[in-house]
Amino acid sequence: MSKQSRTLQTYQALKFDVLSARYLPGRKLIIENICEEQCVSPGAVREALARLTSDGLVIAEPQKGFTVAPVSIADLQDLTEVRIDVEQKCIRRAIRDGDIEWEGQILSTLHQLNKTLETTVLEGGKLVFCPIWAEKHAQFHDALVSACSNLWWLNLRSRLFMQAERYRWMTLPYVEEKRFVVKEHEALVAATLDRDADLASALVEDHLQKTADLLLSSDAPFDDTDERYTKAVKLT
Amino acid sequence: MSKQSRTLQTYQALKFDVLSARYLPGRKLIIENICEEQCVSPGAVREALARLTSDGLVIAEPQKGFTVAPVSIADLQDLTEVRIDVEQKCIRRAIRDGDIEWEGQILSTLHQLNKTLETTVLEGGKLVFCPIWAEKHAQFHDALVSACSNLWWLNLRSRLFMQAERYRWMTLPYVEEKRFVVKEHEALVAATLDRDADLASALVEDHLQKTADLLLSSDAPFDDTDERYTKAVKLT
DNA sequence: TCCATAGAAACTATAGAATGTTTTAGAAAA
DNA sequence: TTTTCTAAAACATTCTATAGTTTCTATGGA
Repeated sequence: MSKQSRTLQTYQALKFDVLSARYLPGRKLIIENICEEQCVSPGAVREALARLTSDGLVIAEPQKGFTVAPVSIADLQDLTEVRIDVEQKCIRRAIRDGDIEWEGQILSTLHQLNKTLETTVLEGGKLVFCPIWAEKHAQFHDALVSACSNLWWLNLRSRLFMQAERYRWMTLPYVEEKRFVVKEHEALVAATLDRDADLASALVEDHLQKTADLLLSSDAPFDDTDERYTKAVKLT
Repeated sequence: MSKQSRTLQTYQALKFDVLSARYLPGRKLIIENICEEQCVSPGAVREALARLTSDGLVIAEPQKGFTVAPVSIADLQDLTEVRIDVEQKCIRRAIRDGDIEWEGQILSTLHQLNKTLETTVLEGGKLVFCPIWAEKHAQFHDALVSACSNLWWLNLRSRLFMQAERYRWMTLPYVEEKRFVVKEHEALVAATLDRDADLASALVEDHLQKTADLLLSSDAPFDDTDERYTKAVKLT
């Protein structure tokens, strides 16, 4: 039997499916289908979907079921603007408050991230979707700001990162990686460990803006004229 | 039969109970009790609690049930700092982008808020908990920033406002209202309609910081030595 | 202090009722 | 004769309720 409850299990599975773009925006989430796919009861699925609703990943319409939350270019632009600001707030406070252990964590996660990139992702020059790399990438960025003593900034950052990850994964197969993400990460780490808040802040902005621009200029089926993406982002 | 589903009904009822401090932080939420109180089935309650979990209002521990999310002085301080920043971002963009209709909405909601205050709340000099005033107050602050074209800023603001409302209502019976909130609101509106972003921004900071300070210096049973409030705020 | 047992509550599954959606048949108009 | 609009019926899915199982907690005794 599983250690954690079936609800958490399906919640994480569904969250992964939405973030990894296995379930595209606007897709209808039939409870019965999910039941047999995850081998759980409708109750657990409903509960997982309810949590995802408050996470902003799915939309619940009473008596009409659940659908994957829509995305749009405008939403990505707004999201990027907010992310830059919040990430800067976090990194500044982390640089101010961070200790030795924090520095160690940064180097540790960076190392793991780079090693993961070398061994698994680079296939034929194009980026390939890789859950392990995605996890390492998230852990690295988490470590960078983990010394921020204000938990609410970190909370907001976490939510925004999740949403951005969704965009990244969705359009990842269509973009050619021309940047050297590794270099950007290392520069960011260098500035951070030097406690150069202004430089780190600028690098963060560069990093996030470049990522968004790359997605927007890609060949990805990411067009507001596409019927699947037209719906406006609904916020509670 | 009710128009909207029972789940939404219980979700809103529970949300109200938590925000209005009927359910104190740390309190255990027995599903069965809620069932008979709200006259609904356990399934609906579970679903509502799941949504509240992602809202950060309740904590879910597998196999151990649900409890009302804890609060603390440190959390209120962090929250206030973040709120000030986010509210400023919103008001600045609203001032930049707002149109005539937006201005009208501000005046309309301000008027309703003041009228509500006169007729209902002032009883014996002390502030009395009043759901209607709380709703009008929220609508007024919503209207102020509603012209902000970046939906993500508004989304974050909405979440932070909700959390702050919880603190305000919880400690409200214990604070004597020495400020003239009406004056502060009117000054804020004046600065906003004059499109004076810097002044409005400063007033916002003043407004929020004063509210937090008032709560922290109140006689409210709001002490980290109290066992009910000691638990750290858990962030997903 | 440790262990066992009894009780309570959460978790899961199954079944039935209410609601929304689609399809199809029929009739009227072009 | 063909097309289109309407309406009703059949289907699918969500929503709600009830029952059974597993897990946790508390109390009593060794």
